[in-house]
Formats: sequence, C-alpha cells, structure tokens
Amino acid sequence: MDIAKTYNPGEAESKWYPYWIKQQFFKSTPDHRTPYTIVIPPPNVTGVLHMGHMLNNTIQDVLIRRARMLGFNACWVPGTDHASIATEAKVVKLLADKGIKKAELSRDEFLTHAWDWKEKYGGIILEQLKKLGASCDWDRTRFTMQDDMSDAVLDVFVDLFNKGQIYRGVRMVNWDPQGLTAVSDEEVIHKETNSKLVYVKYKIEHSNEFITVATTRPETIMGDTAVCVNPKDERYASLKGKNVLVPIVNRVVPVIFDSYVDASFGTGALKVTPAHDINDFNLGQKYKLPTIDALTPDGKISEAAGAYIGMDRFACRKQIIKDLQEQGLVEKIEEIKNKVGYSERTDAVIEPKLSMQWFLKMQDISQPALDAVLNGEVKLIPEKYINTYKHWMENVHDWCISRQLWWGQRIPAWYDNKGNTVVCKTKEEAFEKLKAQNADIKITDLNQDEDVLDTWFSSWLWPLTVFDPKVITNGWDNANADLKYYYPTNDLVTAPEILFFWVARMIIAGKEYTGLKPFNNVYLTGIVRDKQGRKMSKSLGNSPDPLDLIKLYGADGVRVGMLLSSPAGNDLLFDESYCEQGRNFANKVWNASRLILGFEVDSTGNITQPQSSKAAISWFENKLSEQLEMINDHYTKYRMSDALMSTYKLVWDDFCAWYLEMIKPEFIDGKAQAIDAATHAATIHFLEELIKIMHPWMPFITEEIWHLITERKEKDCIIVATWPQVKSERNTKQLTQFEICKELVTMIRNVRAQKQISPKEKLEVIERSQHAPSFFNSTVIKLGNLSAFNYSNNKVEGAFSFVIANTEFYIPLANNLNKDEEIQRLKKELDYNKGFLKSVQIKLSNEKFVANAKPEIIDVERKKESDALNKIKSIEEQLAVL
RNA sequence: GGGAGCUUAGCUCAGCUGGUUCAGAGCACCUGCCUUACAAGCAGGGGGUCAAUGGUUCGAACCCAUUAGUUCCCA
Repeated sequence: MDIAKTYNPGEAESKWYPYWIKQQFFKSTPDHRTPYTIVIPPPNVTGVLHMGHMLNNTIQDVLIRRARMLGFNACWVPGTDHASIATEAKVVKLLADKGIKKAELSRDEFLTHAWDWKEKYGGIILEQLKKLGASCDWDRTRFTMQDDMSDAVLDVFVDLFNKGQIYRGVRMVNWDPQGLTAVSDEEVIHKETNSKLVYVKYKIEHSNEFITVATTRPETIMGDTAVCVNPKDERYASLKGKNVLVPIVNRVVPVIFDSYVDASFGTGALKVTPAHDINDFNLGQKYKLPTIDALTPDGKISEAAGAYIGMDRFACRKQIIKDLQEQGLVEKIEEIKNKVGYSERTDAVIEPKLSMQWFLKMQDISQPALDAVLNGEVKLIPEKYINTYKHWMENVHDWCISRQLWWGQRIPAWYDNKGNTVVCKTKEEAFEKLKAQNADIKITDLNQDEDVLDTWFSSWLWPLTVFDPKVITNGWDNANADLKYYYPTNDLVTAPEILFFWVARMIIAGKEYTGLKPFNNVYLTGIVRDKQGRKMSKSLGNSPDPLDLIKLYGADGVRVGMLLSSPAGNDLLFDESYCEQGRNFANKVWNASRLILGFEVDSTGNITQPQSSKAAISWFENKLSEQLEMINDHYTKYRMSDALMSTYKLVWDDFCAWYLEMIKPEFIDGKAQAIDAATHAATIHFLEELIKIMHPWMPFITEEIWHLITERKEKDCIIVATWPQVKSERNTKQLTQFEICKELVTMIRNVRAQKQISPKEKLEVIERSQHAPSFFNSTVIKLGNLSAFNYSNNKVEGAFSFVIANTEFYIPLANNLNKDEEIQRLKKELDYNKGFLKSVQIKLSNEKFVANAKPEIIDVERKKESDALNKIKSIEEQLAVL
C-alpha cells in the first residue's frame, strides 16, 4: 500500500465531513436508547469563530462523539442567538455606510433590512464550526428569533406578568448612550479609569462662605438638588437648615444630613444628583428631592440642565471645569483612579439614568435555581464556581428586561388613549380586554410598547424551546416527544463569564416551566488568553483566526492543541506551539499506521510467532485495558486534558515506542521479513482500538486510518464504532514485570551510549539468579540487541553491573570496562542507598511512628528497609570484586 | 470597600483520603543519532527551599494561622 509519508489533514477533512453528513451520523431522533444531549451555547448570529468558540465547541464535540461511541443516542443541537444590541448595532452601521439613517426608517423597514442581513450573512459561524469537525445535528438548527421561538418568549412574558412577577416602573438603569438602550447590570463592565476629582465650591446662601464638594462628574452639577454631609461630621454642623447655591445655574438647594456620606472621602460633602447616580437617587427618594435629568438619551446636556444645552457630556466636563476655574470656584483637582462602567456591547461609558422599564422580580423565582446548585442537582465543574454562583443568587437584583431597540421580541404590552395597559400576545386580544375598561375604544387607538426584550430573556429558554417551543403554553405534562426524551440535557459547556447571564437563568426557567433542571452538569471552560495573559480580542488583534490555524495544523491538530492544557475552569494561555504538538501527534499516528499497514504478512503459515511478539501482545492487551480504564475515569470526572494526555501517552509511548518496536519484524540482508499472521492480526486490532479511543479528539485522521486498514461497508465508520471495553481481569503482575524489562533495556542503551558501543554490536546480559527465564527475556534480547540472556549463580567479573528490583545484572564488556569509572559510579549509588536506608531506619526506630502509623504503611517501610539492605549488600560485593 | 480563588521545573499544569523512592507530566532545554514508519523523528540527560513565616502531626506540597504577590466576582 502506498501511503504518503506525512499526513495531509485537508484531504481527510474535506472527504469525511460530507460523508458523515451524507450518512446522517449526526442526526438524532428519539428511540429506545438512552439519550445524551448537549445544546450549544448559541453564538451571536453576527459572530465569527474565535478561539473561545474553538475551545468550547471542541469540548462539546469530544463529549458528543464519545457518547455516540458509547452507544448513547447522541444529540447536539446547534443554533444562533439574535443578539439584539450587537446585531442592531451592526445593521445600523451597515445602513449608515449606505447613507441610510435609522431614524429615517420605520420600524418595519428597519426590520426588513435586519432580516435581509441575517439571511445573507447571519450564521456564518455555524459553517465555520463544521470546519473543526463539530458533529451537530444540523437539521435541528435553531435561531432565537424564529417564529415559534419568539412565540415562546412572549408566552413567558405574558405568563410571568400574570403571575405578578413582571412589573413596569421608573428605575435607575444602566443607560448606554451609544446603543440608546438600557442594559442589565451584567452587561456593564467596570474598568479602572484615570479620572479627575474636582473640588468645587458651592456658595452658602446669605453668606460669603463656601462649602466644597468633590466630584468626578462636574457636568452633572446642573442636576444637583442638594448637598449632603454626614450628621456626625462636626465641620458641617453649622450648616443645619442652610441652603447653598449650585454653581453655573445658581439654583438654591438644601444641605441635607445623612450617614450614607463617607466623611473621609473627598471633603466629606457630597453633591446630590438624583437623576445621575443610583445612591443619589436613593437619597433623593428618602428626602423627596426633585430630580433634574441634565442629560439627553444620547449623552448630551439636556434642556432641563439650563446651561451648555446640546453639548456632549465629555466636552461639557472639560468646559465646565474651565468655567468654574474662571469663576474661582475650583479649589483643587486631584488625579484619582476609579471604576467606570462601560457597555459590554458598545464600549460607551454607561450613564445611570432614570427611565421607565420592564423588570422581572428575581427574589422568589431564583430560589429553586439556587437550591438546585447547592444541593448538587446541577453540578458545576469545577466546583469552585458554586461559591460565586451562590453569592450572586443571594444578592440578585430585579432584572431589567426591556431594551430600547427594534431587533428582538417586541414587548407584548398594549396602551390605549386613556392610560390603560394590558399585557397579552395579540392586538386583538388586547382590544377585547381594553374594551372592558374603555368602552368606546377603537382598535386603532391601541399602541404596542416600543421596546423589545433583552436577548437573554429568549436564550434562557433555549434548552426547552429548541425541542418544544410550545411547552410554555402546553406545560411539561403535554410536552412533545422530543422534549420528553432529550430533556433534561446532560452537559452544558460554556464560559464562566455567562454563568449568571445565561446559566443561572436557564436553571430558573427550567425549574419554572418543567420543574426540572435543564442540564445535569455545567462544564465551565476558561478564557482563551494570549501568552502574555491578555484576553484574546478583536480590538487587541492578538487572536489568531482559528480557520487559519486549521489550515496550518489540521483540524485534529488544533483540537488537540486547544485541549492539551485546559483543565476545566482554567484560563488557557494559548500558544501556537500547542497546535504544533497536536499536528505532530497526528503525524505520529499516521506513521505508526503506515508501518503497520506496510507489513508484509506471512500467508504461508511457515513463520511461527516469535516469543517476543507473544509477550508484546499479552503485555499491550493489559496495558491498553489499564490505560483505557484510567481514560474513562478522567472523562467521568471531566478531566479533559488528563484524558487527552493519557491517550497521547498510551499511543505514543506504550504503543509506538514500545509495542511496535517489540513486534517489528527484523531485517535480514537489508530486507524486512514478513510478519506472522497472528501478530499481524493482533496489531491491527490494537490499532483499531487505539484510533477509536483517539477519535473524539481527532475525528478526521482516525476516520481516514479506519478506512485505510481495510475496505469497509458504507456505514462502517469509526464515528459510529463501539468504544473499546475494559478487560474484566488484568494481569497486573505482567505489567510490573514489563516495567523491569523496560528498565533493563534502558540500562543496556545507557551502557551503549556511555561506552560508545554501536547499537548494531550484540551484547550479552547475565542475570544473577536461578530464576526460570522471565516472560520478557526474548523482549530484552530483541530490544537490547543481545546475543544471549544468561543466568549465573556467581558474580561476573569484568562486567558492567547494576541492580534492578533486587536482582543483579551484568553486561560483560571485555576491554571496554574502565575500573575507576565503575568504582566511582558504584560508590555514588552506594552512598545514595545508604542515605535512603538511614532515613527509613530513623522512621522505623521512632516509637511514635510505629505506634501511630497504619500497619500497611509500616509494612511498606519495613520492605523498603530490607530492599535497601539487599541492594547495599550487592553493591558492596561488586565493589569488592573490582 | 466586601467575597472567592490561585502561587509546585524555563512555560502550561497534575498531585484524588496527610504515608510507597513523592516532588510528577507534557512542552521547552542540553547531548548523541538522517538506525529502511516517522528529524513533525529516535535514544539518553539536566532542571524545583512546592510563595514566605509560624503552627498541628510520628509524618505536611496537602490541614490551620499570618504575610506577600496575583486573578476573578460584587459594590
């Protein structure tokens, strides 16, 4: 057979992915088998594949592929998220590039553009996932704004409203002046920023005195409606009942006293701007202060401010400092570091702003979700996130679910011309309901709420609605067959950043609508960072394009690279060298296969199986079983990189470096001999078992080799092959014996290297014992290139000597032995063993140790002692001979 | 400011109930090899005061306390 010397990933990838699809191997429908289900964390429909997706989805694919091989009905549901803010921003920008302003479009016109865009460019990311080998059931692809999915979202809104869990009210929200929408607390990122703390003097009414107030936001001065100090602060005791003048606008405002103010920060006096700070807002409520909103929605100074009208908030900040300085009202300016909130989506500085929004009460509804994690019903991996989860769930705030956008599910609330409001799904329903309150209403008098719902208000239903969007109205008892079969799903693989955004809320929704958790386990991946530990991001330009990596190293190589060093919950400091390692591994496997498939097999039956091959097969059977058990164990504990590393070492070290060398036919007269049929069959079997174990990590190369091994039937593919079984009994003694064999071979190689003896020159090994020949003697002869493996009861002179596991060995070296060197070496070894013996004996002579330690431990120490004594004895004997 | 975590080899990480020669793995590094599967390889090798200090214990990388550094979450 002619097989290329290096593996060509591209070829295998473009061959097998379409083949799998054609054979419908990814497809899942409910049947008699146990399901294994994963729903994908739906990427933004605007998204392009980045390293985070790569990591995340590779893990999911590994889990799904292994489950499939284990005989589960594996179902991985893909899809995308409509991502209100991100998508709307993208479409707005695109239109702007064409000279179209959003403001000039009607809602419907805008949505037509948005849908066009979505149809044309949306979901590229799903195509990209195919490149890495993701075995999703593409027929189940879902989008969070599909009609039935959206219906479910509205059903939930109406339902929760009717249950009294949703309310509308004026609250301080996080306002994104660029996206022109409210965002939730979780969408605000606090960054340390250099700011100026300006000390501004406020004139005290009817006096020539001033009170100084420190602020980082002087542009909100026009919105001040009080100055507040701590009642215990003696510096300001005289100001009781006094008023002060707000600079610039010269408004008279009271001085109020509240212990909220920290007397040690700034001057101990706080300007109170209820419209622009949550704490000030609370003070305003408490002291019934007026609220002056000095900013417009897009972050400019408003009419209400009475000065600088129309100026940008940051420009105004500069200008007002300058003006205040000119009026002599600035006492000083300090440079400080403070945390400023930025919008996750637009990166604009968030304004706390009062506005009318819809909220979901979180207190009661979140309780079952908290319990589910605390009582272990839903497992978080790694467990350390339980604390974080608990902390958040116990301090949860009501969730602001309205967004001032068009792209999304429009809030099903209807208003009439008389200030009545009803919540229901359709305008007709609303009309009927409103008629009761407002007899002469016409349907044209009805207005629907302008806002849409937060994206997370649809994605929190994801594990439910991808299977049965009608479950909200029909209820769990009447759920469709899919949901009944696949739900709760098994594993969710996602980033810790969205533990609250998404994971917690899915548990809430799952509990609320089915009484069941949405998944058993949540595997939290780390964040992919660059070598300097910076998060990979578009703006930093430090993220490689995963598709380029795939071209360079092959999908299998990149998959292995990503997972080699990313235990659950640990950030992955990505470096391309990992991919290189992955690629090298693929190539190693490729070449091992090339060797095996290139064997000339004895068809005459004349070649008998060598003892060394029998030994090799027996050993590897045991080794394979031992390692497989360990690998399975790693999987069960979600130790993905450990499972991969064990697989890697099983293949590279045990199989390639030892087993194949042991069974490789010899060369005689420059020609490779044929291999006996029995050894060949066993080796092919091992190769098949190994590539099955490798398949979840490296789907393409393993499928390719699977088909190179032999001609196979249409559906006989490794992707649906059965995961290997662990042998019920294992010859552990043989495994230990082989370790001695390995040591012996290594020793022989060392002697060759030290004495510069060619690997081709045959040596002899003599074991000092009367033992019957060991099972692995023929192996040692083969790997060590020995002329003979002999036994002797006596010491052998003029030989290199060493001890392995209490047995002495000799390699006769005729003229090559340097006595002084030998003495040196043996003395060094003697010293080490004497030191070791001493430490063991100290332990054993310690009465407290003997009294307290477990008997097994003491036995072990006794064994160590006697072993060391033996070893010392034999080394001393050797030294005596020299 | 409040909370949680982390610190083990040059790098990335294991180390599960405190007890085998327990101080490990992979990569990187060094030395020697183009040995007819593979130089994307083979054979060998060096490398760590387990952050610091104190304590508990017969015994500590592991348990406790303090300190330092660091990351994340919340305000």
